[in-house]
Amino acid sequence: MNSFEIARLAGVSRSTVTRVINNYGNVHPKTKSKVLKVMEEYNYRPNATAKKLSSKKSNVVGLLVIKDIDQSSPSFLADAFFGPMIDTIIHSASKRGYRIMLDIKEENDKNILNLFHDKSIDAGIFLSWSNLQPTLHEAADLGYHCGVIDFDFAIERDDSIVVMDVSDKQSAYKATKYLIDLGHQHIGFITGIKSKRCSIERLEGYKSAHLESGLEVNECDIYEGFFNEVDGNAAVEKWMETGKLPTAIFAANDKMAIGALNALHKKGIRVPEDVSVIGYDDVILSQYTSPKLSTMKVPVSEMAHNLIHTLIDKLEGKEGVQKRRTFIAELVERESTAKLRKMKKK
Amino acid sequence: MNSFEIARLAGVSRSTVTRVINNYGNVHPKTKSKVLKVMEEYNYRPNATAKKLSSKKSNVVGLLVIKDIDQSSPSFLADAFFGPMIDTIIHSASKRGYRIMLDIKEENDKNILNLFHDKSIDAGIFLSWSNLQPTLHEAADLGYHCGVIDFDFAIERDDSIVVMDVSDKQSAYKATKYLIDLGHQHIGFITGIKSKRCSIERLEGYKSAHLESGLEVNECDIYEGFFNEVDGNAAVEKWMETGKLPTAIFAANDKMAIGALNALHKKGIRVPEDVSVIGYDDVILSQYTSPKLSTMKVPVSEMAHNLIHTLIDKLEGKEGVQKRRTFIAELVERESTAKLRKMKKK
DNA sequence: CTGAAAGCGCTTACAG
DNA sequence: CTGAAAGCGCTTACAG
Repeated sequence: MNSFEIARLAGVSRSTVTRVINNYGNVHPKTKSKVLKVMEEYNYRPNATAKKLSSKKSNVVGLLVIKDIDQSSPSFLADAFFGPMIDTIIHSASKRGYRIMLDIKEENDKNILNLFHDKSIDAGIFLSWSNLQPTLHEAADLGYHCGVIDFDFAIERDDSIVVMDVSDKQSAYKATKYLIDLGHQHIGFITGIKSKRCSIERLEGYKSAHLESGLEVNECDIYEGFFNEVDGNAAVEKWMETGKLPTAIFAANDKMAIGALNALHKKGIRVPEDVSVIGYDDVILSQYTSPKLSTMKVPVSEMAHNLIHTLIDKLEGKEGVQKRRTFIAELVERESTAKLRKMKKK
Repeated sequence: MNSFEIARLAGVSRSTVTRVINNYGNVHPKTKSKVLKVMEEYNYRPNATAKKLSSKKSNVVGLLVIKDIDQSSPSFLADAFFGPMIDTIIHSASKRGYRIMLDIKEENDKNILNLFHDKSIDAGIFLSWSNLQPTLHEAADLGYHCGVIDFDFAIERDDSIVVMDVSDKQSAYKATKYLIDLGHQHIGFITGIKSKRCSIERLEGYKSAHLESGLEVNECDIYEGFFNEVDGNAAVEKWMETGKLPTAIFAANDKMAIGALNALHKKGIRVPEDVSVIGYDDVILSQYTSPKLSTMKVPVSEMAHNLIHTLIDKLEGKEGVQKRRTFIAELVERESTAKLRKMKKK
């Protein structure tokens, strides 16, 4: 059953069937209902592939997950960020009549842009923790519509790429300010790898909150970790050894915060009574620690929603689309943070 | 740039270009290299859509995530099972030349099969926690190639559907047997909702291990939970109130095991010194609890790998494909289980 | 509001 | 081993 058959059965031309299928409007109501009836009766479904070929538009957006070769994370999709993002992207895209093609590649794979090259997709959203700058440039230069969620605040491109980013600086500022407002004056910061831009930004946020409140920043309160649990642990141990355990700890990600939580627990230090701990990311895990971890949540769904809509606007040629938007993480108060107690166990 | 142009530039016919593109073999080496050279030179990429239309094959497999309307899980993709499964599916499919189209729908959505209807996909894999029996039947009756990972052991279909399932009974048996072998004689079981087939199966496994070892099954050692943390907690509390805390606890999923872990921790009971705890699922969380949770891991990647390959075999018309395969969960020993101590704190 | 014709970019028999 | 022709199932101008 194809449009030709439908046309024949409805006594019209294929052009008219096309008009009905796509709701073009310039069809006489009677003709339209006649065609619709036949389509209904024969359970006709237009062939998506034929439509793509003739209309030169796939109505498919690629979701290009680029794996970091170093980081052997078991599954990218199970990632706290990417899961909800993909979910949102699919829903929002669907409402606009777009489908999603999912691809996973390693960062050095020569075929990353294949989906673009063979015209399988109209646009692509890149999901990755690695540096996509070169790939994005290449794609944009070829005229492909690209979008990214830039956690690293690293994409320096003109407006040919749609990018949603998070200001790590402002977010870290917000977290630190929150602890200061709780009365804490001695706040430890477990930073991420310093070579990463996001680490630098977060550190700046931590510092600027101190500065603004007239608090001194002490280098020994800053511990450099590698975004994993072990380093959260190590930070606490180091501070305890030197006898300079802060009354509040801000970790640059949840994993390190959880490591700190565990270390404190082992040492018999109560959270949040003795020490407050706040993380960053709002990984699912954070809801299951005891005490439940307070943290900074990146508004991933909102970002994903904006990204896909902007990208579709762009590829559909809509004018005056704002191609870049910056978000700030939200504070999620749970059980691991509390007001500073006056009487503190030494 | 299209195949016609390539043909012209290489001085051959389009048929020959097609032969080269698809590696059909019956092309003279010299002709082939000539064509390849031109394709290379002009950076030619065959249009996937045109290929699909003419070959009547999309080389796309749909990943149909069907959401349970009751269960408002934040993100299905972040699910401990679906994440790694999708990952594996994409990789395995890619090696076979297939792409993945991802769709998320609610279980009562009338458009669940749209991707099939409009010929966007050659086959579909359903991912869901809800009962897919009706949907699968409908799809199979329409001749669509379908595959499922059946955690519920509920799909009763002939071999028109490819299904990979897990024997909950054998897996639960294995977990229980493990505890018995550690010397435990008093093993509590936190079962899941009894209306779910998987719960019944797991309970049977628990019982059969007891039977086989000559141990009695005591109804008061069985607590019915709803697969969430709170119920794991409640189970422990109930057992403590009645003074009948087992020396080992087997929970029908990790969340309940974690709940039990937390409850024991609060009561000052040491794990695994006083009580052993084992879960089921091997959720990522389990690696982060303290002590780290021993659990039963469903071999999701292996299942996904088998599923996609079998499905592709089937749609490519390969003969003698085994369309159903049953897996057993693997024991993951971590820190929450240990040999029964003779001297037990009362 | 409607239709005839051409075209999208490939592949598929068929013939040689 | 190679080519000419027809076709996949739609949509797109164009004409009326």
